[in-house]
Amino acid sequence: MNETEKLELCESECIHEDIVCFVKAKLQPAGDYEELANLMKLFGDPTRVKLLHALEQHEMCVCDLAALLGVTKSAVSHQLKLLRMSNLVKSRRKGQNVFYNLADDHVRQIIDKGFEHLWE
Amino acid sequence: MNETEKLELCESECIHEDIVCFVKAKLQPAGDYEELANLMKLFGDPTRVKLLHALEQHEMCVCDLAALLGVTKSAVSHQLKLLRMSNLVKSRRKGQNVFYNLADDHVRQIIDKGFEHLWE
DNA sequence: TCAATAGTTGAACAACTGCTCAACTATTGA
DNA sequence: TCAATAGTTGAGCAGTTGTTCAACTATTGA
Repeated sequence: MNETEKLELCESECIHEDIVCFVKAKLQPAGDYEELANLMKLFGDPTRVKLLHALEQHEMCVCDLAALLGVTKSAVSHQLKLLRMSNLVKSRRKGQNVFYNLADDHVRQIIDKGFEHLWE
Repeated sequence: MNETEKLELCESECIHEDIVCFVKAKLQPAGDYEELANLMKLFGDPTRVKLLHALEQHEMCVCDLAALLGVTKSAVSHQLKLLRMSNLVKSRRKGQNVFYNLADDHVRQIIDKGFEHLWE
């Protein structure tokens, strides 16, 4: 890559153009960061992250989760809907109850890494 | 644990008291989820998570980051302050520039797990 | 069939958040 | 010493978010 091409890729005001170009080439498309932020946002609320950590221990219905967290069923249901839409939990109905589970192991891993950062 | 003790630990409206008690015993103190949520919230904004992923590639000054992300230096500086206060990045001044780095490897790991969830 | 309970949903409101703007400090080179 | 540039900061505003409330659907047991 020659100097002209580098300049085209970089903004006008950057100080260290070579480094900015190097990093720019390694970044993901902008949409990926939007998606990643939307995913991580789901872990960024105490009620939701507690819901997820609880479901890490055992599947539960909405009533159980509401009792465990000390919030209304409505609040739990609203949050579970968000988590379901983002593929973090899955649900199955059994009679009057709807049981919720973690959708995959990434949830556990992300929470673990988060706690590691806080504790170490 | 006898039935009376179980009942004391569980809320009144829960359906499956044994499971709720089992899970309640495994949860962290409430404050831990507050802290975890506050940490994860930092990954929950496109500008910040892009900042972090950029710093994963190479240390950079505020000007470079602003140019790379296409936002003002002020906006970058505000976000970097939050990241610094939560120990996700560290800074060092060299002349007129302040260079930012990731503070530890947890940042990288959390971002990686997030992308894994989206891509797999 | 109907009452009771589980769960979902949309609107509304208060609290929070990220950016902008303007003013400020810090450092350097002339 | 001073102008230029890097970076920080606080206030203010618009957009977002989490909860509550009330109304709704779904399932079951009598």
